[in-house]
Amino acid sequence: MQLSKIVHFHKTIGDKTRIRIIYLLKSGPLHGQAIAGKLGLKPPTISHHLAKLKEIDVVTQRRDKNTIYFYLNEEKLKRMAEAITKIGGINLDNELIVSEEEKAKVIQNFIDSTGRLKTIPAQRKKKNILLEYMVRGLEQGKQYKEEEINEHILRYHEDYATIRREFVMTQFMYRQDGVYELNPKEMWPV
Amino acid sequence: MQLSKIVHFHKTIGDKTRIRIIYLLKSGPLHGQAIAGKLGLKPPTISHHLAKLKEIDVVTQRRDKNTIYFYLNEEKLKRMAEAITKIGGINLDNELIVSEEEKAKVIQNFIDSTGRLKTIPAQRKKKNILLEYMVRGLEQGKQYKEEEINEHILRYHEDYATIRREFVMTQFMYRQDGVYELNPKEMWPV
DNA sequence: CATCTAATTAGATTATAATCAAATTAGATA
DNA sequence: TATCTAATTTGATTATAATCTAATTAGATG
Repeated sequence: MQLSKIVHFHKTIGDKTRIRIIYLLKSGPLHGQAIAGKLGLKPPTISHHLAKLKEIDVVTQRRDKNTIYFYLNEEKLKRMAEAITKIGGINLDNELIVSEEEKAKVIQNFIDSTGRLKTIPAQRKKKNILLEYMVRGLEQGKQYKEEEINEHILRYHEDYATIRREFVMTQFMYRQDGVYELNPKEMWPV
Repeated sequence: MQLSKIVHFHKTIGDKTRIRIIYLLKSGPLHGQAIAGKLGLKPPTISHHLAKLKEIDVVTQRRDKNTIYFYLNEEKLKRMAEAITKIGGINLDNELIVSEEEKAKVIQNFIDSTGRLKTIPAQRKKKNILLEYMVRGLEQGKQYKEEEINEHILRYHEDYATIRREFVMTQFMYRQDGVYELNPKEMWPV
């Protein structure tokens, strides 16, 4: 299940009129004008909302003569509603999971021949890849003074203050009482 | 469970950033700047989203020194996510369910001493109450010609065409091949 | 009490979307 | 083919909300 699909589902359900339509269709199919009449809205408005509900497959339709009946797909509704409670184990994130090839390409683009950082990329994903690159020289479990971290960063870039702050913000490192330490890799964003 | 609460829940969940926050908090509490760092957004933006998630009780907080840790309330998330699949039997609707006292008051306001309709109210709820009032004289199970329906309506109001159409749109009545018949009361909007 | 840090609020900008009237389309029927 | 009905699309209007910078607040600490 992708993130965007779950977002789209809840965005669609998060509307008063559409929930009222779902409620009406729970007790059986209805045609458009019947829904419009029951809800006190105009047919174009109902068409608009039914189109949204069809996008997420929660409503289907069947034509009979000139009249189209709209059906609620309760199984789909249930499955999608429960998806948000089940994310976690699987690769939801899309954006934060990065392949090794992609990492290599970004590093090649932003690191010069002497191993130093040319510029700090603005894009979060790329920035994280380069933060990981810079953190590689540090040891798991070892405690560092702030000055040691600064010195380490200076091998890659002159703006050690910004980068040190990023190390902590992104949870590559942990800081307590001025002492710095690497976080376990599970906590890293890439 | 009220309609507005279900709408509010899904409106809140239906946002990419907020779902990513939920995903992050699934593996344990985090403080604001950590979330901001991991998602590549600024602290005010995270504050904004956390406030929304707190409104629906899906996130709670605990302060430790200067740092506030945000926790995911998984039980609440699950209960609210499943609410949409359980509406139907209970009184979700709020607006379409009307007490007898309320009906009586509306009828008193819109029906004159001779039993005729003074004006057709614009408000859907009131209109439905008066449609029900006018439909009372018709028999369940009996089939009516269009002219008979017109005659019946003329006892209450001269605009029989509009009202006849409303009877069908609101599902007080059913029409097939020019023959009209009352729908079962369960299908009526009031 | 002065200062630091993390979080929040205020205000502005920009994007998204709910609703309706008017026009159009799709299919049925005479 | 002409016409009717239900549904949809278009275009406009209005409301809501995501994000940021700058300013402020709340609590901790020296």
